[in-house]
Amino acid sequence: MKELAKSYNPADCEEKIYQKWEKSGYFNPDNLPLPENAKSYTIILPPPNITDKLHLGHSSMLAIEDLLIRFHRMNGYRTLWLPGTDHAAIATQNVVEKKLFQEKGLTRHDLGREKFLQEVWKFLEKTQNTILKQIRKMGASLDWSRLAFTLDKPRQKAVAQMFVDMYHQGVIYRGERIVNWCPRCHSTLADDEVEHREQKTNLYTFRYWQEFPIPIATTRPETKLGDTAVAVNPKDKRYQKYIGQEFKGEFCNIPLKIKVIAEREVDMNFGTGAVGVTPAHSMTDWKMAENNRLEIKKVIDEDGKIRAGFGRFSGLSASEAGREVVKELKKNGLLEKVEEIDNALSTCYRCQTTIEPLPSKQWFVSVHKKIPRLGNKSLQEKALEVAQKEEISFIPNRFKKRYLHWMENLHDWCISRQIWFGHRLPVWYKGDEIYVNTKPPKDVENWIQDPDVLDTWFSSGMWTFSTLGWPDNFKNGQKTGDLAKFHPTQVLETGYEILTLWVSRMIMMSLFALEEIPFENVYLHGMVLDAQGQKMSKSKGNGIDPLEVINEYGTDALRLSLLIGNTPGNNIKISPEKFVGMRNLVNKLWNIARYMEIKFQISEIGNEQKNLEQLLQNKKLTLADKWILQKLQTLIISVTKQIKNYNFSPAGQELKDFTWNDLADWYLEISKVENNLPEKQQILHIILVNLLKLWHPFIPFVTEEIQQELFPDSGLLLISPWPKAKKTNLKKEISQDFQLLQEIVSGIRKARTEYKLSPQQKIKVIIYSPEKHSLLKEQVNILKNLQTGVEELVIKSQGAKIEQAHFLALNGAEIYIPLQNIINLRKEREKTKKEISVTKKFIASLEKKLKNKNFLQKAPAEVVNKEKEKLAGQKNKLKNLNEYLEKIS
RNA sequence: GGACAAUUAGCUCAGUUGGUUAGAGCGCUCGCUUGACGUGCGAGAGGUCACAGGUUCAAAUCCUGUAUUGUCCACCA
Repeated sequence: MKELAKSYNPADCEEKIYQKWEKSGYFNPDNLPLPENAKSYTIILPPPNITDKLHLGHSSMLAIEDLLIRFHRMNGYRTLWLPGTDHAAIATQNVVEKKLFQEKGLTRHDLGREKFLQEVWKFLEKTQNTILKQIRKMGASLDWSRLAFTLDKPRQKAVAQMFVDMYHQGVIYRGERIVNWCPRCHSTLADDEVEHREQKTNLYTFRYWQEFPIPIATTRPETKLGDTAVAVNPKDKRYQKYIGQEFKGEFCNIPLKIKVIAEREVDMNFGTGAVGVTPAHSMTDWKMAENNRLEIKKVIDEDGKIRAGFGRFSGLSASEAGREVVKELKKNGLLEKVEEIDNALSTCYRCQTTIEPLPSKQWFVSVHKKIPRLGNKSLQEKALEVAQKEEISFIPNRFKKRYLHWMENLHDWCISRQIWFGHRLPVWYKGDEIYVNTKPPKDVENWIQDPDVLDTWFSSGMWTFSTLGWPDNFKNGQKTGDLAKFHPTQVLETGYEILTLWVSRMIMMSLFALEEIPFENVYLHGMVLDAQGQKMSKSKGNGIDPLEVINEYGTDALRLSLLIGNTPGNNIKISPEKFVGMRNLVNKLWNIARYMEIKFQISEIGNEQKNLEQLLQNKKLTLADKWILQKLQTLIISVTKQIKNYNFSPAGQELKDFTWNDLADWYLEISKVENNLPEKQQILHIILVNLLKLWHPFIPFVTEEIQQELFPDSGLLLISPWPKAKKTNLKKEISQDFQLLQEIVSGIRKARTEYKLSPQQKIKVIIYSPEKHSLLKEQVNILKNLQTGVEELVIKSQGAKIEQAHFLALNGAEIYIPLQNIINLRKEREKTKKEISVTKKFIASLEKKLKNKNFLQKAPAEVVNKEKEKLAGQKNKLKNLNEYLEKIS
């Protein structure tokens, strides 16, 4: 006889079990023993940054995705979960730059492009595998044979191809725009990479020069050196007369030419109601300049300094220049007012440096360009369409709204980045000539390649299909190989914070390249927060390291902590106490198996299939036996349904309730006092085999370990078929009868506690039951032995009065214990009956009213209709009530 | 400013189309050194479901408003 260890020790078996899975080859869908026509189920892992270490956010993502993957693998899908990592251009370059500066005091410019990139790759060699190893520790059943990296050879090929295709179809273009420029990163940032921070700032009200008729207000005096216009609201009576006029003068000794223009956007009530227009250094001003064909005068350069040609200001940093301009204004008596206002400062999401809006030549993906291949629709239109038509659905659904809102207001996407690490643009210049191709021009020595690299989201936007062999697996509009097998994928599971950043791009890129959606469902998870609801961060010191949790409590406990109590789209707060609870639950399951083995030797049944129907014919089955088998069937149905609906938390909760409450606390306790051992052995075998499967997607390690220890011949749980509920001819009353039994046992225990009876003291119990519960008589044995101390049990049903019926008389003395279930059921029935009679009366009165000719003729049609609706509603309600009454009777 | 959430026991949260007595875990109190598990077992205390209206026979659940908190988006010189 085998004996499992006294408690479950995750450290002993997790490594071993994972290796066993990996060696089996079943992480790879090609190796799954499936019929040719098996449906595929694919999730592409959102690639973590290579410089990342596993944090709870990853753990949560992995737990959810692995649950889905294991569930579908067991359900007979050709299941692929494809792993990969992201090169995260700017982020990675930043890390290496910082390191370089700290260790050697060098900047990337000191090294030059080539040497710097060598440094980056050296660094990556070291960090690259850390995250992948840690992902394995989570038990993630990823197909490692398909591992991809957003900057490896196949992805470079795909990205270049995509760029070239988009360029030739006019979707990618080069243009000058105001971009969000980070003077420190020396790179542009996409709109959504800019962070806004609330701050107090000075608003200066002044005139350019004494004679200038319109005072203006600004928070950035230094940019006023580049003003070429003043915009006022066309309705503004103060300034109407100046519209169209041009003024010349000197502002801080710099000559300015200012035209007064009308713009409806201008808020008459803010500042002076007039805006100094600086086309080169403000997004909105740039647009005004375009509308009014204004001159564009650049003031600030790429380093955030004032350009040449601005007298003594040239060479100063923007903020220094700002102070100098204010001084100058004060000196000349031009400053009219300084006030403090709330302002949103734009900063770089990576380094928090203040953003400078600058005009520069950049590459863009047009979201508005009509594409003949896509039915002459733009990427924006197509991406909206697939969500509106629900080809792609969002979980939870409210994110659909957010997605649509974002897509409707989408601007062209700036994809060039002035950094060195990343996908280099496949673009070469010779004078004014531009050459765009996947391969360099033949006379490459005469050309200069664009120094920029692509936005990291460009390559990750292609992730669902670049990982499946695009473009090689896509010829003449036909998918082949992996692409045909696994695209579109079924679920994209990711954080809601990158819905816009990533999800929207993936949709557009896939629509462009394949003319199909990248995924059918988008499941969005929230952030993992600490117990106080704070984001976990190193600086706050409130971070929980998942690896430490794994060491202390085991991976299964960590996974459960992240699955139970976690609902789609909402943040989850987590604290160490939760890990303890989940560790205990895992251990409980372990001990249930241990008990079944020690007491019932269920492993000796081996993998012999037990026929449930035959078993149910067996007359030796007790009420408890039937009850637990019935419970198991409903559990299977419910858990399956919940997982299909992405309700992982309730599914886990139900499993827990069954395992701990129904099985351990009731059935196993009863099994100690009932003596139909062969039947019990078979039942427990059925239950354990099914329970291990149901639990497996949640807690793969402990379930697999139990399986391997007790049923080594049954193969891996990893690919065991998911349980199917079987129809049984078990009667509905079973659960009610059993509930009554539970109620009585609880009642007795309660009474013992209340009257402080010692455990040794035996009692006599008399039950007055108004219902016929002949079954109870068969349960006397249970009641006597279930640690209730019952020595004698009398059941009076015939002739028992209602008033007495709900009480237990204890020990001859008049000690009453209400049997709540019976009382409440009765009350509920009476209440419902009353409601039914009220409703019937109401219906009768309505019908009477509606037959009344006076009413029909004189009352307005609306009122009559309303009454008719009411009647229909009441009739419906009556039906519901009747059904309900039947249910509780 | 706009949008979307959230507000239920001391804490963390369930509560799926309005319908049993609003549930669970942790914590707390009391009792069990019961041969699977003390990582356990039993019993218990603790909630006017943020507030104010409304719809309904019936509201934690639907509607309106208010307050507080959070997130995202936009952005003003």
